[in-house]
Amino acid sequence: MTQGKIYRADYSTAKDARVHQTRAAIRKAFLNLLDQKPLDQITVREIATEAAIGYTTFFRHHPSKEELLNEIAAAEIQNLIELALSVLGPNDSRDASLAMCGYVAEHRALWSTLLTGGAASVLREEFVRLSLQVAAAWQGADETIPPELGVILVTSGTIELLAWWLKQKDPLPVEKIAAIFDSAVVSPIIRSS
Amino acid sequence: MTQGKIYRADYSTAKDARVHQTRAAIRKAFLNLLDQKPLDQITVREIATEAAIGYTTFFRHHPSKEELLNEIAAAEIQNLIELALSVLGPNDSRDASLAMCGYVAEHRALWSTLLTGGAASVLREEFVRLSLQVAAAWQGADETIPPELGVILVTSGTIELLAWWLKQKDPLPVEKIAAIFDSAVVSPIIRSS
DNA sequence: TTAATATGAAACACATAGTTTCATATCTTT
DNA sequence: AAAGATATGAAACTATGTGTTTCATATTAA
Repeated sequence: MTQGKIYRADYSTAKDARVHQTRAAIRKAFLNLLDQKPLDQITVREIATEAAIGYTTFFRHHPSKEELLNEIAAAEIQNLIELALSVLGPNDSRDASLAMCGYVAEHRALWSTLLTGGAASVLREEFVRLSLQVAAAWQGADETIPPELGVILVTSGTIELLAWWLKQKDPLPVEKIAAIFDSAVVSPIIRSS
Repeated sequence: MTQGKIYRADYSTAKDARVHQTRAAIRKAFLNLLDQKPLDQITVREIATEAAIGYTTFFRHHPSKEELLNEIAAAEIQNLIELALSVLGPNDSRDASLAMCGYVAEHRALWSTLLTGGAASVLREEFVRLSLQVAAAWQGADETIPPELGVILVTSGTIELLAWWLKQKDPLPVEKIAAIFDSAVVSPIIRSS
């Protein structure tokens, strides 16, 4: 008996080759469009056309383009946040700074889209939100700066610095930007006098 | 001869009492709604209802809610940017820091809505954009930090710090936040070693 | 080969933006 | 105070985007 197809199933763990093909096409088309214009100027119909799939099919896989963006960005953001917030730890922050900038450099294409493309403002909010959760218990070395404000300043400074860096035609080398990151963003917060 | 009323006239300089009444009602209703939720969750119909005016009338005065927000914020942003960027000048940055924080404190209600309400992300972009224009020619004291990046970091740090400050139930006194602003946001950029 | 199912397409319901038209109320001007 | 100018409100309309349902078809896994 041919089961009546459910409109919104959970395809995320499917083994069907069609599912993978469709999801990959959507993801590729979406990132492609995000390179060109802001999220709110992209329609689901546009994504579907670009991906060469049916309009309906998009909703079978994702509730909305906003959810899709979150899904795509979530894992990447999590990785970067952990690296970014490790600069708040007890070790030498210069090592952590270099590690973080290096990570972004290795995933330059994706991060460039996420940070400097149409997803930037959405991503920033998600980034700050997650950072605050992760670093909720952090205590700043400088007693004059409230911990929560410290996390906010480090996070937003990190994002702005990376976005600027990725946008350059002829970007500074990793070591250089890592040094600036450490001296201009990290050290003022975690070291003081 | 009763002129055929133009759909979109320039009412911004009108002397008619009805125009002022309408524009004031729209502005008040809009700021009120921005206090409650993000810009993209506010509909023009909602603004019109809240302002107790006709839906059509909104468009007679403003092309869109986005334009309205820009109009409302433009003058305020300009003021704050001049104060914020004067910290980059030759004088003692601590004086400028205090002046800027004081200005925001004096206009707390409006700035609280603009920075911490639903307009935040839109405002931030506008803020950075204007700052870059104003400070295009600024030269950082620290040669290792590119001037444009310096402006970006100071600007975004300023916005984040102010937004956090205005959001607090029991905010730090102006002198305290101005000191943090100077030491954590301004000095790391304009003074280095 | 067969049964399950993901897809595409069409038709739909609904929300919002934005415009046009016209009658009415309110304003400014004399 | 009267008269002409004009801003407003309301209704009807176009256009666009979201999200859903239904069903035939193609693809897949078994």
